[in-house]
Amino acid sequence: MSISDKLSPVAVNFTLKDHTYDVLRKAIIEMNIYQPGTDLRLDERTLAENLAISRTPIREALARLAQDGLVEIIPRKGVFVNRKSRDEILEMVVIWAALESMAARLATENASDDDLRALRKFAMKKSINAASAEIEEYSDANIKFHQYIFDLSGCKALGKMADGLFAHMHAVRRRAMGEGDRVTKSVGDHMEIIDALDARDADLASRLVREHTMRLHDHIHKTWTRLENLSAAKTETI
Amino acid sequence: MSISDKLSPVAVNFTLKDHTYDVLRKAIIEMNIYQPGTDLRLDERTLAENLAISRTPIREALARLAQDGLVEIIPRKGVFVNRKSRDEILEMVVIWAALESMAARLATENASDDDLRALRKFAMKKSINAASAEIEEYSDANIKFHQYIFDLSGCKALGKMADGLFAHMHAVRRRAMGEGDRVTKSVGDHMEIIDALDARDADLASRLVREHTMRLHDHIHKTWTRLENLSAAKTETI
DNA sequence: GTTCGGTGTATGGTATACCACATAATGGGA
DNA sequence: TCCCATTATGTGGTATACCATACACCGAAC
Repeated sequence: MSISDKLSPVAVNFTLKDHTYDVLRKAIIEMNIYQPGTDLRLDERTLAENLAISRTPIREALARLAQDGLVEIIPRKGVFVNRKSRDEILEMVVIWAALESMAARLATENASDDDLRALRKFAMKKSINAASAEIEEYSDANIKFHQYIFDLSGCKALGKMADGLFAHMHAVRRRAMGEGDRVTKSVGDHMEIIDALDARDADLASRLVREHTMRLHDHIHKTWTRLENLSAAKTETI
Repeated sequence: MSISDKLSPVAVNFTLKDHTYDVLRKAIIEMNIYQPGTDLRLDERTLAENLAISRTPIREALARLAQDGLVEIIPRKGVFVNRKSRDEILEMVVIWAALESMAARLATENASDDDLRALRKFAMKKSINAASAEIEEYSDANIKFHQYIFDLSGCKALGKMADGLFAHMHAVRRRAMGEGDRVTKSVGDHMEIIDALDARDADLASRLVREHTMRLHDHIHKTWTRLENLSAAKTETI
């Protein structure tokens, strides 16, 4: 075996703008943008300095983030992380419900018995975390459960689209998870969903998934009023 | 009235990159990219020359189009209009079905009686075009009908997301419309959907819309095999 | 003290020069 | 004649300089 065989084509097609996009996206998703006082401003020149690159790739990355709706670029004003209003969050949850219920419907046709067994096993395991009240860990597992359903649908684009929403929903789900007895209810819902998938009942699985997500919708609708005020401070554009 | 009152803030915040984005997007949507022999290549420098601007705003516009999935940027190779494969189109139709069926469900709650009367009136009027076999005109009206449902849902984000798909679906819907007796079937479907909305039957409306769109899905699945070959010529990335 | 205008500074927008890589064209040697 | 190395050219990627606007600050006039 020659040395060249060991040189896998990793990092071929690597570009700074793509890397910058990934870095910024991850940073935005992981930062708690709903915390009051958080600096939502992104300065091109500061970023360029911190990342030790020029502004050009940063600007292209920002343009893509703006397309995702993660940031808002206001000419000659600045680039700001897009803090979603409660209503915008609610609409995203609706879309999520639409996509995932379709995914569940498709999964009743496309998932193998083995797939469903693996899903059930995963759900059982994660319910342990729920019992021990490790919210953080359970929250991650919970998100993974939903992604699982998208995977089983066999429709990659569905999962991809949900991923886009996920960027916005990440902080939301975490926050909502800790409120009330949503965790225990959630576990029950998931089991019912798996049962419906097992039974290959497309209508039922679809309905259960939709209702499950719409309960998150209703929860946010009822309990989150503070967000509205926070986002009201967003700079107005003409 | 002073002169200043006449100076509306139009074109404030106008940027070349946004304009370029709009222009390119429109051009891509309207060109028949599935026609064999069509040049799918976009050259930054040529575009810059034609639009009489520098490459910078063009590059940012292209970055956004790539995010939309409309073009593919291959480093040091070129920028290419993203000709979707049949399977990719099928997945988009699935997503469309998911979104619109949710829109119909919401519309049963949020649309007023007046809204539905207007929708019915619109559908009746457009069926005339269908009868006179003005395919082009009917196709546009057909698309408008579906957008109407999104509007009535009251969930703006749903419509916006569908708009994104619309960019890819435009050529597809047009082509499919002319095949078989899909036009007359389509008119019947639409009337049934309106009836369900009138009856405020969320489950029925949702189901009818989904089945209607999934019929397009099945139609494409059965009859479109040629596309697969066309897109096979797409340049491979590592 | 208040107001209005000028000026400085920071920001994103744009133009342009150059770079690295991919590919095609070329030409010389086997 | 064919093959392979070399060179030329074209592409997107990147860095940088400069521009236009928004905004804050400050000082002079009232």
